[in-house]
Amino acid sequence: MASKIAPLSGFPELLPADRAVERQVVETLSRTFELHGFANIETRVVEPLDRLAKGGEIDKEIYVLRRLQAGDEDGDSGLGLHFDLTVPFARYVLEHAGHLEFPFRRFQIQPAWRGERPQEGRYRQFTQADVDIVGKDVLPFHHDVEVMRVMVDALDALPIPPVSFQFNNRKLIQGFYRGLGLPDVTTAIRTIDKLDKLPAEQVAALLVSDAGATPEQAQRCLELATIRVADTSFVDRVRALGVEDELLDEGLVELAAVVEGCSAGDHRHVSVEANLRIARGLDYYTGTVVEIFMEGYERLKSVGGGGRYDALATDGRSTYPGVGVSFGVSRSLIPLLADGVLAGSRPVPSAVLVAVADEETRAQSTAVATALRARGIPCEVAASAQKFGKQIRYAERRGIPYVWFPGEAHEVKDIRSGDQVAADPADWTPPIEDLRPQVLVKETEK
RNA sequence: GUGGGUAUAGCUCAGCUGGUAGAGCGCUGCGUUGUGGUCGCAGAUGUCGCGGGUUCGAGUCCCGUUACUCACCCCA
Repeated sequence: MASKIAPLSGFPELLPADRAVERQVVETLSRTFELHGFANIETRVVEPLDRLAKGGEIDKEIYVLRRLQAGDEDGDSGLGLHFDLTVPFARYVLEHAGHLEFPFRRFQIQPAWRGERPQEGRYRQFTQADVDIVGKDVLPFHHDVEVMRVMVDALDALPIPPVSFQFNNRKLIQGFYRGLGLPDVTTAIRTIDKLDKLPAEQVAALLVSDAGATPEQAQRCLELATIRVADTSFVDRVRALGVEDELLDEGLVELAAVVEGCSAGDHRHVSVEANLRIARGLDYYTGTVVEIFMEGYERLKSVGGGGRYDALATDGRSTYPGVGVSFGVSRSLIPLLADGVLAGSRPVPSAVLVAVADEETRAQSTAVATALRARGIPCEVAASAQKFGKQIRYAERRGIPYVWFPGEAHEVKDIRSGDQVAADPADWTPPIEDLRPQVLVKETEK
């Protein structure tokens, strides 16, 4: 069956069993966000290009929308597909500010598009889950802790490998650099961000050449950046570096609060650290910043991130500060599915295949299915009245665990064990784990 | 955007210094004629990515092209 159909690079599609896993992940995330009182919204997929290009994000390889029937003279529509969920959200807040209550808490799980070269964990169309809180003119700091904590809980509930939240704070870095007397704080932050790619000496040299630091100042910057602890002991270690600054103090207090707030309580597989070299390239962050990493998948870089931005949006009269964090659903899930770490237990929702003895009695089989469905048991009726062996095979191929044989005395067979028992369509129920497709997790703990 | 690799059956892949296409898995049927999975036997399937060139002859060599893929860059 030679066909010209070929996969489109960067636009992944999942088979039904994998899609079931993705749907469950999205559902689990949604449930956690809602437990914390976040409302769901969905924004349109396009934004005006000038809005998308705002804030130095033009490098995001925006897909432009064009009408096929538009003449050459008409130019483009001036619309582009959004490359993240933050820009549309900022616009949404401005557009609907009059109808929203602030602080406004929302989550959003939608695809986004970027025209970059695809790679493992990097796609041209990908789904991400964002959770943010936005205030009007003011947004108390405790919301930083709150929103980060929501994502900690949300990822802890997912059937994925352990994840690590690495926090830092822009005020801490900026205050430290300022207190140190660095002339170009912004460049210094960008330079320090390169620490995971370049050796420390080279970063130090760049700090001197690009950010105007003295060799001593560069050394202090590196010392700050190497601090990484799972508790609040970083406060003393930073103080020991001997830099005095008001903003630095503020950053230390905030970071300590975030680390404490997110570590509190029991988590199955989420760990929390203060990592003082996390900067995040984007310059709109003003306080808390976070990057999320997944164990065994460090090659993907961060699977999520976010932070505090004091001016998510402005309408001239008010500014809307926000704090939020996003999780790359496609970025993390697709590699996990490809590696078989996660798998769907079956490609169909049906828990039961109701066999058909012959076409004359199909109505009886349909009645059984109706009775099962009435009690919430997903099932389907056999497509044709083949030999029972064929019908069992049909179920087996689809991973349907039970085959129902209608008759004077109904019987249901668990085709995995071969056990067959008498059953009543009015009250037989499969074990809860067989009711819906499950997410299977490969147990390969090192 | 830059650089490498790959393209053959539904899937994974083999096919030597050119001689007219194969394996495993899967699929269909039968053994077992209304209870599958194991086993045995039988069977079906390809514009060898596309276009051109060299040659008596190209899956194989050359050129081009497209797609996929990996790395760099960057990010969810």
